[in-house]
Amino acid sequence: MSEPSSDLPTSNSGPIQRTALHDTLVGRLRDMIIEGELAPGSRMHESQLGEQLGVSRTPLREAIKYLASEGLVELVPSRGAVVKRFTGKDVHDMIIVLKSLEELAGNLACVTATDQEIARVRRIHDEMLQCYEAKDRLRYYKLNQAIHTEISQLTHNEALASMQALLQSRLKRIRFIGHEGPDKWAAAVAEHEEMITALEARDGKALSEVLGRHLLKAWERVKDSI
Amino acid sequence: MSEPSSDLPTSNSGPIQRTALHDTLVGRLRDMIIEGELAPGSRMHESQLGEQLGVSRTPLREAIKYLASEGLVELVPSRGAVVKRFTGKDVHDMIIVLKSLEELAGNLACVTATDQEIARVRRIHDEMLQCYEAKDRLRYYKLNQAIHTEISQLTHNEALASMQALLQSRLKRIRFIGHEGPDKWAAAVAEHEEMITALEARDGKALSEVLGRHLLKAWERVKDSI
DNA sequence: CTCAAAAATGCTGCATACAAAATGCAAAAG
DNA sequence: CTTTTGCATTTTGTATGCAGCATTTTTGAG
Repeated sequence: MSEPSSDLPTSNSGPIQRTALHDTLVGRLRDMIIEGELAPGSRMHESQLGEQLGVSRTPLREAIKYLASEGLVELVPSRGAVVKRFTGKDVHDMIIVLKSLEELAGNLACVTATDQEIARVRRIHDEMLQCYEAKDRLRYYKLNQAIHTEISQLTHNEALASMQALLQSRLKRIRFIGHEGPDKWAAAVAEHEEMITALEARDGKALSEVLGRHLLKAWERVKDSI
Repeated sequence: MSEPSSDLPTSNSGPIQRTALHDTLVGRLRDMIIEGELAPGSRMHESQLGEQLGVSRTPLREAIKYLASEGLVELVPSRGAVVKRFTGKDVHDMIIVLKSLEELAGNLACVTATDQEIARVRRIHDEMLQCYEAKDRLRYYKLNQAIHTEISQLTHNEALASMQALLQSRLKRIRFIGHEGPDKWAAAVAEHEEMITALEARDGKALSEVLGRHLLKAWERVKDSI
């Protein structure tokens, strides 16, 4: 599975990385969908999009097929691709599954993670707190996602991490809309405090519980704005 | 040359071409990988494969990108695609995740399924039993998979069903190898009996438990042959 | 004026052509 | 004898062209 490239500031020491056009296109299109630049239900015109992105139709079509497998776009025979539209039920269904996956991840991570890895999550957490203090919503949001991704990766279970990433990616567009008020934001931060505490104590049961609760609350926060 | 053999309902071999070529190609390549016709780690030569399948490189490449997103093949920059090779740990990891998903499905299905849907699973189950009696391993195997897929679909949770299908698809190739002896086969059939009983009683807890147990045993059966 | 049928337009689906990169091999240098 | 370098072949990556289908517009009859 390819990394969601534009997630965290490039803490990774980037190799010379002549990134293939394919990966770039996939990431670019994914961002355009998540940020609403490509509206749900709208057709993705190959010529037009290709000109806009400065590539020909061939690599663009390949990227679209890739995203179709990811579930972000839908392929309609003889009519090309349309941006997939998610209903409220779809979102709820995805959250239910993501909840199950993150609960599993919480349990596993407390066993499999190294101390260094936990320390790394702690650093991201602290940085996120600073963004909360500074009311830097966008960056807070990205670090928030990063923490969930990191916890899934702490399991050292590639399948679990990729599934979590896939679902989270699909839900990004939704969460991108829902802006909760200060009270709910504070509650979310408090839950994240619980998470890092449980993780550092390697209390899998507690971590699993708070992760699940966090997601259910996330649903409560966004369900009326879909 | 192997039959399409993608799923159970269609044993047709007619190239009626009602479905788009893309879908056909994806299914065809997936089968070739699952059945080992394309060995793990081997490169997928575009010209050669295209000639073999009677299509040009363009739609073939699109299908390969799709499968890459599914995780069945790996894209190496400037070197094309290779069939993904799974280690024993990979398989175990996938089974752990699949177990979690099927347990969730078992719980939900008992609430959301209609009586007709449950009856449908019962019919597949009975047919599978006949294949067991007749020692028709291949068909038994396909119906077995179909039951797990059906149970996931009974949840009416698209995200859950698709994730389950994705993981099961990746594991197909593995299970394709592991041929258990008569005793273990009988045990597996007994577990399936438990499943259908729990489902018809709408006992989510019991269904969930037996589904999880079934998968752990499946791991026990194949773990030494990887 | 309305509606239906046919032409026209635009887009997708697939194939082919071209460009860039990698691999293999052979010959020459150390 | 080993290693390196440069050429040739193979293979991937990207662009373009053509045919078919869908939708829309136009035209003709009622």
